[in-house]
Amino acid sequence: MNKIFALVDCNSFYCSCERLFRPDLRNHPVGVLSNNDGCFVSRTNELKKLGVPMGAPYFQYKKICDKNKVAVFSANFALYTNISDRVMNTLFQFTPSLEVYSVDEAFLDLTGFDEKTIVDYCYHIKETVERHTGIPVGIGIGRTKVLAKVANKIAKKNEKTKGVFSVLEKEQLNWALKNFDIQDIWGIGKKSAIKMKALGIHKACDLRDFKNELLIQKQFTKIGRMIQDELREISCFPLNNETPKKKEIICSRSFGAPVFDLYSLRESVACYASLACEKLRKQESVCTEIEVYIQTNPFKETVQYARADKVRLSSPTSDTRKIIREAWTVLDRIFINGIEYKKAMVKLSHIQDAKEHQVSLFGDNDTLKDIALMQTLDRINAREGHEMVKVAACGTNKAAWYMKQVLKSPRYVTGWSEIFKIMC
DNA sequence: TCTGGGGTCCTAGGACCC
DNA sequence: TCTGGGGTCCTAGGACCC
Repeated sequence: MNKIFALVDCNSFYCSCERLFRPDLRNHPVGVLSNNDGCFVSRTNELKKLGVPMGAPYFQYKKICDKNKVAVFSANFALYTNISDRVMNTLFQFTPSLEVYSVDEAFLDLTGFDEKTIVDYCYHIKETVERHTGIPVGIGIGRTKVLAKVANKIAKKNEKTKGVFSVLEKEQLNWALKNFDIQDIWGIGKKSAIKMKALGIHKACDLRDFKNELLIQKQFTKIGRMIQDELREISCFPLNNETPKKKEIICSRSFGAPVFDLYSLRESVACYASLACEKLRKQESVCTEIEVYIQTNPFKETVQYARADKVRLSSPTSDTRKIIREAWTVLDRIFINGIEYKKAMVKLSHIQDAKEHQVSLFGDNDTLKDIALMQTLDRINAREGHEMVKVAACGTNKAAWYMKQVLKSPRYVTGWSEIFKIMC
């Protein structure tokens, strides 16, 4: 049977979340910044029209923003995750064959639905999501995931579509692929686009019709070949119903202020390790490899230094205390005195299932007591609030290195003290 | 003054084994 | 001049995504 995929994508997702609680910002330019209020990571159409590019540093565009009264927010990920869950739950009402692809995107398998009415059905999905959550979405429909992505992009860009576009019909498909730039195809990045253009492939249809498949495979790996087939309506990327466990967990942050001393670096590494461990335990896993990375500010004209190193554990663990201890020994190895550091990272890898992992004969295995302690810690923090209880190594006060978030909106839906108030 | 964070997959090439 | 060969596993690095 011919497959049918729909890609539902939230419009300017982070900005739309901020607008939910600020109806006064409708039709008003809104932007959301990355950690440390560094770069724009989400922009509404009004902001895009002002010429602020994706990923642009805020300080370079602050004047334009001030002049045009742009509402600029620090990222509030707790809010976005919460709203994302609501959107996904609404979508689940339409089909159980759903893949949550990212915080603001989901693929729906609509195979078997009546093709004549499918566009109307997707308008219905769109309206329902908007009514239930307040988040505007665009929907693209195609026989493969790559084609659904193409259709989605057209739905969002082209106002005539009113947010839904299908390339199931040959005519629309050919029109779309003829006008779709190669670098905009899902999975074709900057480097590949340059190489493709050298082969005379400029539009999506050029790749679809390119006869030398072997060359595509050789230059763009098997993924490139699969993308070519997907453009030919041959589905190569199946829908992944269940969310797989992470194979590596990274916690990495730039500092709010430069860091020189080992003591502060240790504190930050302890904090990042704690966060990573929390995620590790949440997916009921343990790990045996810990990597630590530190780096100076590449934009600053000072001595540059970046170094990573790792340690392999003899027995798997998810115990925050053990992992901090190991991370610190790595940090001590790579730390050089007298340098201005800007960023640190902790990465947990070689992740295994907590229940099925091999117990080490000689290693320092987690005891039942250790496991119970970590579970208690997670339970208290889940109930009483994030970091209510933490390892002392993380420090007690918000130190200077802690990231800056000056423009953060209140925790409308995740903190009782900041809940949305209606004045009468 | 101020420039993000967190993932996945693929391939080439080295190490190692018989 | 010729210097074994084939297989597996692992890792680093590149490319890509949101």
